[in-house]
Amino acid sequence: MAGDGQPVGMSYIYDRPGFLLRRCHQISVSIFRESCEELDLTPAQFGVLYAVEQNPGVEQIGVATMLGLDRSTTADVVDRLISRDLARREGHATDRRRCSLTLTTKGGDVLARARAIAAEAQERLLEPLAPADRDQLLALLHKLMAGHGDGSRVPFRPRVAATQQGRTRTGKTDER
Amino acid sequence: MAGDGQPVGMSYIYDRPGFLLRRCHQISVSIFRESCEELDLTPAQFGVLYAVEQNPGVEQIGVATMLGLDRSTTADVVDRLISRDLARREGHATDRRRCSLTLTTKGGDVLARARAIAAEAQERLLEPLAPADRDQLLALLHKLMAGHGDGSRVPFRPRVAATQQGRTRTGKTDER
DNA sequence: GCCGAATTGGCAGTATACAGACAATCAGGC
DNA sequence: GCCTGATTGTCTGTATACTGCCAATTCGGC
Repeated sequence: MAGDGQPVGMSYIYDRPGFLLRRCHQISVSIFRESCEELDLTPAQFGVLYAVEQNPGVEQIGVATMLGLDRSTTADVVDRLISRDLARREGHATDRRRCSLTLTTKGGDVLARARAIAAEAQERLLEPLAPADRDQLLALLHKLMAGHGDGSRVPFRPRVAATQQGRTRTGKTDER
Repeated sequence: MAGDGQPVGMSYIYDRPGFLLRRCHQISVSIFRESCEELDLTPAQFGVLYAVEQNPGVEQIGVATMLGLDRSTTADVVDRLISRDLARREGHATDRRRCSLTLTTKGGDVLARARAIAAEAQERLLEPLAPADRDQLLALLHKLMAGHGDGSRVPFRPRVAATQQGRTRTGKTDER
């Protein structure tokens, strides 16, 4: 659509990838929050809960790099989780700069319930697309993301989880 | 990455469309702001400047629906543009609830310069994708967006510009 | 042991982005 | 004219999300 060559018009904006990404992200967040209303969980909080569950004792910087978030943002989200008794922040055993994060029992319960809701929200989000289109979209977004590995203060560095991010006694520096 | 079928791990998150959209949007904003550093323009400010230029005298609610923004967000962005003398807010001729927005000369100049920068930023964003992939991605995002027409307080309602939403306007397709 | 660099977490400031509530205003029905 | 409902803009509060800056701490080189 909007494949015209007209010099002006809002279609100039509507066809910009940045606009489309903003709008689709906006829709995605909106659907997630609506679906998760009973749990009062945001997408970011869900992501942090998940990352901490998969990597108990992880530090904030680890969560940040796993999710591609800034340290400040991560600290904010963690603060909110702690104030709601969903997570815990404890001093690290050997490095007093760090804090080890773990889920509380309540946090684990909320996360478990959130998974089903997240799956439903995902289905609602992708509902306008045929199965083949969905795969295609995810593949393209993946490709775009992978093509921009770095650039921010906390560059995104995917982890396969369960391996913690090194340091802590193992002597492994992880995929640095 | 993460093409496995393992039951757990961060790949669960990395393959979620919501996560991918967030990350790609984050990259898009980051690239735009970096490119636009000299003008100190954000993507939202660029969008509002553009919408006002295309629809001189438009009200805030019109800008909001054209860009799919909340009224509060729009007011914030407009405030910043006004404080930098890029836009003007004037009382509406016949409806005292409304404010007519127009660009200042400086605002028009900044927008003109921003267009070239935005084009460059867009090229950088899409650089990891082949031309065919780019078209495909835009088409899929468009489709996804179109499939979720409503739902928010200020539902997104695309305009082809120059049509304003009623009153006080003729079909003037100006400038450039 | 000491010093400088790097790391981690925190804080302030700024910018989207939304929901909820509110006042002013306008439009339609009577 | 008057009342009701809708519209517009604003304000408050909350939640991402980032940049800069800072203190505490750790680590490497000497």
